[in-house]
Amino acid sequence: MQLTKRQAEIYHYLLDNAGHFDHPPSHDELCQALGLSSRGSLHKHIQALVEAGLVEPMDRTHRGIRLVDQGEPESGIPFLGSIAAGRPIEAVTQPEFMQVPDELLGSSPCYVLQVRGDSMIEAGILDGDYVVIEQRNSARNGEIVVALVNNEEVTLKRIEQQPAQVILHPANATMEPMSYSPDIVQIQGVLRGLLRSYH
Amino acid sequence: MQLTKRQAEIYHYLLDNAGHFDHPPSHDELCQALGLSSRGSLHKHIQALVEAGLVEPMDRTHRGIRLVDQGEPESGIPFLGSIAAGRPIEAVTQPEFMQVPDELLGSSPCYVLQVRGDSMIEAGILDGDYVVIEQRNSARNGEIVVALVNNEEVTLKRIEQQPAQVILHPANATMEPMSYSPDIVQIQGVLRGLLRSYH
DNA sequence: AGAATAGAGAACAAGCAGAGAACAATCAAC
DNA sequence: GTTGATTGTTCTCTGCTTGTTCTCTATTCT
Repeated sequence: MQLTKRQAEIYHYLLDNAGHFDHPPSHDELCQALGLSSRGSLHKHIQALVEAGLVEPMDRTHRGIRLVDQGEPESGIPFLGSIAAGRPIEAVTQPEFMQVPDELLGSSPCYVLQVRGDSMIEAGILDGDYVVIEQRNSARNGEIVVALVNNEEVTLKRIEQQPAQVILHPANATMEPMSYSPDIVQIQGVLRGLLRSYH
Repeated sequence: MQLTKRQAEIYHYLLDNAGHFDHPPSHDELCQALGLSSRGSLHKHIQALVEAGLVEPMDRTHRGIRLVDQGEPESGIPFLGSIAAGRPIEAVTQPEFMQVPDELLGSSPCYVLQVRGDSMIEAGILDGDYVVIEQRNSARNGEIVVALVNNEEVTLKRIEQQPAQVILHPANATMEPMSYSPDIVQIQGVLRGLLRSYH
């Protein structure tokens, strides 16, 4: 639906003064603010905005004119926190969103973690790098995965799955591969991409 | 369909001032802006532009003169080609655009190159990685730069600038730093970010 | 001369914007 | 509860804007 000039004008006024009113303004208050002297006229405009999905329709209980949460389409994928070998994921309180090239995304949902530590340094994954993880609970041997071990510690390693054991290989000559029983290793995702900032 | 001189003139005016109007201008407003005093005259021209497919026709609901969507504006930064130590940049014929997180961008314009070769492997830059380069012609010592040497070969190296010479350090134990006279080394950009795909 | 282009201006219909009246539901105070 | 004010809604009426169509005139080019 297209807005008329006046409708757009009123909508922008509402946007600009959203925080200006402590309570959602009534038709009368808005009329006064906009220089109108007829509620009926304003009502037509507001109705148009409601139909355009820009203003919340009123029911019996909730009065006053309030904008709909425009919830700008969060583009990008969530940055969830940091991962350090041998510790749980340290989640950020407020998930931020990062713009990531399509080339790094998989078909399943993805998220971003920041790597802490040097356990994968020989694979070109450095301390502070951001890794794009595709949410999956299985992996092929040789893939780099986010693995949950013993339901408590999370780590980023190259995986080797054998019938009787799962081996997690670091990429760091100073560290040893770790071997576990398959039932205590849970794959949480597979490495799909990497981002690094040199700032 | 061929535009007449005046029609093209009006079309270009619309293009130039597309962002200038907050709302699609009416015939009257355009007349005023163009120095016409008759809506009817302008209407003929607009009608011609509509038939040429350059301006959206109006229906009952949508008023004002608006241009047809001329394709979404390219977002992201350009991917220009690949860089291999000791060779000119191999440019892609058609620059593609990559969506890159803001965190990796600098203040100056940026572009993306794909790295060929292992000369920076110990800095965690692998064959096939994409690097985000900020366009600059100077750098601080220790930064990783795109350097043009002898006006013919381009390379990605860590730079060390001394009064009498410029040394380009690879990050690969099997390769040697190269030393040049400052006047034959031209900095084309500085490494700001890195992207890697594991697909 | 004839055609194409450009503009001015009149006239008309549809849509837009506002005023104001009237009505019902809600809320606040007595 | 009753009353009165506030608020959302619907309706009609009026003036203005806007898109559209017409006719008429001037200029340019072939």
